[in-house]
Amino acid sequence: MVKKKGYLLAINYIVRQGRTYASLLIKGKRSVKLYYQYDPYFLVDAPSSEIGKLSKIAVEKDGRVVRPLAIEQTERTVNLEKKKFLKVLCHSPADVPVLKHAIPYPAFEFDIPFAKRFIFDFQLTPNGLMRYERQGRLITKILSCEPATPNLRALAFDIETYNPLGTPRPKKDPILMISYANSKSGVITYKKCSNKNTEIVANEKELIERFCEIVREADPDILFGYNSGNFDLPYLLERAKIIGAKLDFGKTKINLTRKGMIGGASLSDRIHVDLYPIIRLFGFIGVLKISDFTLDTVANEILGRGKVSISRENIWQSWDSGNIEDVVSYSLVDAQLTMEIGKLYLPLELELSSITKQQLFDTTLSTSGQLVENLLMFHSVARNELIPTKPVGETIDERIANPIQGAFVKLPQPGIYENIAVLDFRSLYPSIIVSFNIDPSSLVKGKRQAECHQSPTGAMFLKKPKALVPAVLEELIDFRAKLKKQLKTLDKGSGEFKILNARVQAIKILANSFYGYIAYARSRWYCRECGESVTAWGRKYIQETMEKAEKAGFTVLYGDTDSIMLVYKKKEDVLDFMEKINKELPEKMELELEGFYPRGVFVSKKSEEKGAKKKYALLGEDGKIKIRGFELVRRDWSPIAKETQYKVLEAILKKGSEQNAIAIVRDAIERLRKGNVKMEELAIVTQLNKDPRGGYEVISPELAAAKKLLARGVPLEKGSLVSYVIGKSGSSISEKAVPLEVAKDYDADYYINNQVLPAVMKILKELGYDEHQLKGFGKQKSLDSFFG
DNA sequence: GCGAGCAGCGTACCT
DNA sequence: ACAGGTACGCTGCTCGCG
Repeated sequence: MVKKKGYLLAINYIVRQGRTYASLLIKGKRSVKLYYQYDPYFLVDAPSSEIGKLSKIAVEKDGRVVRPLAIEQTERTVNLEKKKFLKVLCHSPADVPVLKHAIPYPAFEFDIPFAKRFIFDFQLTPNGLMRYERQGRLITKILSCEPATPNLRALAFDIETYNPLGTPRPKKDPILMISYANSKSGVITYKKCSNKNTEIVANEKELIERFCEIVREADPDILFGYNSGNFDLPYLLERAKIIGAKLDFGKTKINLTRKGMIGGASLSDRIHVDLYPIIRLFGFIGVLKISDFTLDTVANEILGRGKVSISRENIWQSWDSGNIEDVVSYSLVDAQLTMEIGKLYLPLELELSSITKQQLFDTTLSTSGQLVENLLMFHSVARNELIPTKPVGETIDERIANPIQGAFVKLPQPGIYENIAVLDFRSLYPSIIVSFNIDPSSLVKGKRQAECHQSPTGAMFLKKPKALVPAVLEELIDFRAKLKKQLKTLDKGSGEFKILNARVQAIKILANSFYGYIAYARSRWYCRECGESVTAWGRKYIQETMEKAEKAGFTVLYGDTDSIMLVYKKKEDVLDFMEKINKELPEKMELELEGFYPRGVFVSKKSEEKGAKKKYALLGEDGKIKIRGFELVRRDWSPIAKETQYKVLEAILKKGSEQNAIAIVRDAIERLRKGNVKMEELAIVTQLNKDPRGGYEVISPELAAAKKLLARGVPLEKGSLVSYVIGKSGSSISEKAVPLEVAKDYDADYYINNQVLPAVMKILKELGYDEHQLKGFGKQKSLDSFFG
């Protein structure tokens, strides 16, 4: 028996002689795979008198007989009360669903994958430092596993493939080169090439095998890729199989599996970290604002530098022509950028992983809902509370069909204003959940009012004991506050700061996802009354604060969910007001100053006199303009319209010059009329959220353009982005929509009347060119003659 | 048969 | 496949008119 320690990098399982073993990838001086015997199980709500009968259950499944390994008594807390269950221990994880169906009692905790169950039951922290006792390859005792920051080696890679049809077909199109990057980077290929850092091998088979050799030599803990779970790794696997290459990344044979909704691929003795999913998640929750998620765009946005620009479609032509120098440098830069993005995002992924108690690989493929779910499951086990079952079928449909009322948005009065203060509630929903102990288990009926918080909907939440959701959330918020304090002591720009900052960001993402998870139709902890109460309290606080601001003499311009914009005379008044409000708020809640803005503009809706919500521009004290909702922040408007709108906003907010603004519009119209606007400036980018080969009810312009691309053999599917220009030929806009790649001309009238003018008129209106005056210039048609 | 008006689809945004 | 609230363009239908 030897006492050991090492970082717990990954958990899987194997079944040997009818018993299940957790397989743990542990990094000490070197990485080892060790095993721990642990039986999978699930719970049933049956009396203990049934143990004998249930033990004898035997069901045939795929030619073998499945029996319980053993049945034990156990106890869990359900809605604050202790309840007895039977624990059905199984020979293998695969037996769990079989026995669950065979036992005629309500079953629980049968939908938790073995590796997760193992982490929960032993309260392990993935990537943490584990102390254990071992005997050969068997772990005999797990002593502890606490959060830690392992120093992990990484290697990034990227493959380029032959692609005469645009999208490569793994059955036919070979891999042409593989690039890699860590401290040292290079490209392997099998055609002559003069670039340095290029290694020439004989053929595709040697290419794959040489790459594996490089991976084994570098011996990374982590293999970084970009969309590698969906593309590079499955492609490598398939090509290796077809041409008979040995795909061997390490000590054990490669083990590629696809998992989950998000395509992924896992390795058996290294951690594959595909960076694409986290980037998409950041896009989805609005942390990253980019037009598309190609490595190019992402690198440009977050690293501030792009890569050699060649078009992917032409890789095969370069290959055929024998001039592969450009493709080789492109490929190398891809691997290097992937490495850079990996360095930037690994601390965040590691933090998400150790906080939500999911192994790193699972974390990279998790949606924010899964992160919260896993975190709650872990703490549910810690509190010995029964983990609720995932909903299915009609339960989900019913929840979706009955949405919960959301936030309050104030209708703004259109106009140009000076001296605007923006205040917002810090983490409004999380602070409400914590302040009022909002949780399915603390929701009670008929309790005495003194023991409860009563929400504006009438729902009652016990003040004590502190329930799972608020307890976990509070811990998260407090931990984040602690890290933020540490952050202030560090030098911005230092490596330490960047890592800590990423950790702070990770926790924020998590904390902000809790409300969404409670109100999520597929949530284990879904609770309609809880969700309704959170938003109702939110509406109450924002509306009351607005009323108090009005009473204090401010003009409240606008507010959305947790923010309030008001016009002030003295900054001091704003600070006094905030202080007064904060004294009245519950302890966990706080109204913060977001900033002061010298000038701002709110516009009216397109077809009504009323103000438009979620659309405004504020000029900051630093001269920066904060723009929300306008066409210019939308990717489905043409650059010419967006640029013109920006310049008009700038002219008005910064210079206060309407003459200047008019001149800008006039100039844009003139350029459009003369026909010397580049196609790129006219491109409208739209994402297809359904399959373009069916599934749509009406033929929209983007769909028409997509169909034209499909006809040319360009592969498009659900999720693809289509860039198109409105051309001259055709009657409807859809008929006129031509893919950017083939667009030759454009409809100047369309761009003037349907793009540039609508975008700028709503702003010019606020300069006194109001509806009535505009009518003096005639209808839409002659508007451009006024400008022209 | 035709244009106006409108509902519904679809997308992208805000917090 | 975390929530709901919102604006708005375009298609394709209905309806009244001639």
